[in-house]
This record gives sequence, C-alpha cells and structure tokens, in this order.
Amino acid sequence: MSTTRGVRARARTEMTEAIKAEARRQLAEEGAAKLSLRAVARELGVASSALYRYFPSRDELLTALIVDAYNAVGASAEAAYEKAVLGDPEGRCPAARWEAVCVAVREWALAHPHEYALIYGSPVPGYSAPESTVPAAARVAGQLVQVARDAYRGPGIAEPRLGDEAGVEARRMAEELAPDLPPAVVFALVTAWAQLFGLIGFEVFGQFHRVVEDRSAFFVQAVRQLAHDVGLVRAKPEPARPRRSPRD
Amino acid sequence: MSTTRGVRARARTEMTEAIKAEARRQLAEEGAAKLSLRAVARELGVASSALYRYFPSRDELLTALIVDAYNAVGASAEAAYEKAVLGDPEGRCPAARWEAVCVAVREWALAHPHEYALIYGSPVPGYSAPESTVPAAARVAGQLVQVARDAYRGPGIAEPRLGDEAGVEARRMAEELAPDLPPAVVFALVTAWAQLFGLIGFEVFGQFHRVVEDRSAFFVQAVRQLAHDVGLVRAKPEPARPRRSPRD
DNA sequence: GTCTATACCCCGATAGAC
DNA sequence: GTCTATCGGGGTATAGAC
Repeated sequence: MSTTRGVRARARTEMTEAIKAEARRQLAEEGAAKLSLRAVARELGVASSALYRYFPSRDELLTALIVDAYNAVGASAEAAYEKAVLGDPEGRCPAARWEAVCVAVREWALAHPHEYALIYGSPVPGYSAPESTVPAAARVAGQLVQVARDAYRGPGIAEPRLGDEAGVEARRMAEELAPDLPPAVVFALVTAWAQLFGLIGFEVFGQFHRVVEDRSAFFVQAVRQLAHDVGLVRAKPEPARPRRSPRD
Repeated sequence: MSTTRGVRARARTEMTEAIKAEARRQLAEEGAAKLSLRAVARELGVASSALYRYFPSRDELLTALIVDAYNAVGASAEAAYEKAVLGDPEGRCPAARWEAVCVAVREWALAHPHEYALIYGSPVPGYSAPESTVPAAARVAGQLVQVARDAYRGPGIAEPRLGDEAGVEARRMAEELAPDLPPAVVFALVTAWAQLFGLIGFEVFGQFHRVVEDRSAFFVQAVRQLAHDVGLVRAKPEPARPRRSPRD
C-alpha cells in the first residue's frame, strides 16, 4: 500500500517536472507573458485539461517556474560561496568570496537567460508574484550579506560613509535586514546588490551589444569596484591616485 | 495644392500619433509581448486592417514605440543636464550635473514604467530591434559621457584605477566611445551606466518591495557613489575613513 | 484610406464520459 | 487522471469593394 502510494507520488512528481521542463523550454521561445498551458500540453502529447490536475491555473505554473529559478540562482551563489570558503588561502579573503558569488550569478544568468528574464526582467503583466516566492528570491542577497558578515567578523572592514538623509534609511534597513552589520555597510550592500543586477541585466538583455566586448573582464573589474564600495577591500599600500588636468 | 498635401500629411501624422498613444496605453495593461493591432483598432473605433496603412506590421509599431521611449528618456536626461549647466554656481560642478541626469532618468522611469520596461526590461520574444533604434538608445549614455567630458576639461578629474585585463578593454572602449577621455574614465562610465539602470530597474520592477523605503534618498546616495567611482568628485578635506574591528 | 469578409491560427477554463 | 467537446474569447494578415 505504501508502495502503491510511492509509485503514484513518483509518477505525479515526474509529470509535474515534465510540465515545468516543457514550460521552461517555451519560456525561451514565447516569453513568460505568452506561457500557455495548451501549448505545453500539445508538446507533451496530452490534453490541455489534464494539466489542471497538476497546476490549478496558468499563474500557478508561472509561480512554480519563478520559485525554481530563484532557487537555482540562489543555489549557484551559495555553492560558489562554499567553494570559495574552502578554497586556497588567498581565495578566502572577503573580496574573493564576493567575486566568486557575483561571477556565479552572472554565469547562471548567461546560461539561463529566459529564466533570468522571468525573475529579474520586466514583471509579467497581469501576474503578481505571491509572498511564497520571497524566501527563494532572498537567497542571492543573503549570500552577499554573508560575505560582508564574514568580513566584519574578520580583521576589519572599511565602513562606507553616508550622507545624513541616507543614514536614516540605512539604520532602518540594517535593523530589518542585518542588525549585526553597521548600517552603512548594509546600505552599501543593497546598492551593490541592485548594481550587480544592472551589470548582469545589461549583458543578458543585449544593451552591451557593440559597447562591451570582453564582458568577463569588464564584469570582474566592475564587481571588484563594488566590493570596494561595500568596504570589503582593505586599503593596500598603493600609489596615490593619478590626477589629470588639462593644465599639466 | 500644397495646402491639400499639408492637410493630408497632418491627418496622417495625427492618426499615427493616435495609434501610438493607444498602443502605449495598452502596453501598460498587457505588456509588449501581447501588443495587438486589433485591440488598438478596436479602441480607436476603426477596422484592424486600416492600421496597416500606418504600420506595415505589429513589429514596426513596436519599433516606433521603442524609438519614442528612448527619445523621451534621452530628452529628459538632456534637459536635466542643460538645466544643471545653467543653474546656480554650486549646481554646476560635475557631480551635480551627474546627479541631475541620473535623477531625471529615474523620474522618467517611475512616471513611465511600462515604456521603461519596453526599452530596459526583458527583450520582447521574437522581436529584434533594428539598428535604427541605436541613436535614440544612445542618448542617455551620451549625456553621462558629456558630464565626464565637462569634468575632464575642467580643473581636474580623478582617474579610476584598473586591473590589467580590464585596461585592454578600457582602451578599446575609449577609442570607440569617447577617444577624448582617459580609458579608465570611459570604463568607469560604462560600469556606472549599467549600474544606474540596475538601481532604477530594481525600483521600477518591484525588487525593492519591503527592502528600500526611502527610495529617493537611497537613489541619490547611490548615484553620488557612482559619480565618485567615475572620478567626478574631487577629494575634499575629510576625516579618514572610520575603521571597525571587533577587537576594538 | 477605410471598410467587410475571410483564411487560419491561438488561448484559459470547465463539463462530463470513461 | 485523462479524454473529448465546448464556451467564449483572442490574434496576424490579406483580398477586394467602395
């Protein structure tokens, strides 16, 4: 009897996964706005009405795809972090962990552009993501916070400076998001988080066409600057900033 | 006779504008992927086949909307720049111009979220923007370059530092985009450009929901940091960066 | 330049048989 | 759990009359 239930449960899981896999395939061709249960059913060789046993509506299928995508990119970020933590000694500094997480997110996005568009692109008109997507959506940001937390617990972190109005918002954010970090760091983390997805989004969505050629080098340099802005890079002995003036 | 032609031309322009206006309205409700000539015709009270006298296909209408949107946000950026240049003496420094342009882009985006999604969000599946959209698309970036150019011609600009691999790409970019600026500045401008739209996109697309509350203060602080990264902010006499360590 | 009519497609969702 | 059939919509694009 438990065997029978197990078999049925497995069949149900397999069908559910097959539906999602075909839907993901169609995301690439038609986009989320046109995701269609009928088209999925046609490709799977079943009646469209059969799919309603697995997903009560088109929007529920969309929600499942969104949660899966957030979890996939979040898992990439977490795996990259773990690998960096366990890696060579020189790879363990906060900046190296930061870079590893950012690169993992970018690589996931480039490998899954349509799922990236689903979660970080334009909202799907007429669809509103339920609150149940929030935990999955928070995983990447959580990993960025973790890197900053490591650094703050380590030998020292350079706190970014803030204007006065921003300071109020920074304290509010810190209280809600990471009370164990200085408000200025939390604030800088949130800006860096948004900016990271600006870099990735422009690449995935084609805005760098004929602008940026060596996109990997570009990205790595940019996220190093972000790490610096967050305060993860300790000042090294370095030459003074060069200054240019037309009156040299 | 020229009067007759003028009247006809005006009628044609008015109908073209009416079609685009209704299409923009529908962009908000259904999104670009579902933009439909029939629905536009229905709302305008004409036969759908009549619209083919104005736009040979749905994609041509989409292209017109995209060009209009790029021009609108570009014009906002340019107007904000001009106003900053003509403004109070303290508003004329490079950082103030930079902030003015960024704020104008953000305000346009918040006022026109669906047109923003059309040009900076997920690509429309099955649609490929023709090269004719490029000049309009370049206007915002061009205005950011202009701010940097002003600064470079002025009393001095702090050149960002670059890694070696990034240096090669920076020189290539500078040659193509702004040969009159130092490669490191051009490189930083491109990263700041992408990051600016990361900040705006996250706000417009709802990623800041329950994360950022005072979004204006957040944005202004973030774009000031971007101005600094580009080298537009000259170092002022300021206290050394505070350092934190748990072993204080 | 606008119309009607048409060819040929698409969709979400449900009812009820098996 | 899957099917057929159905309701009630939706779409692009063209032909040919006026």
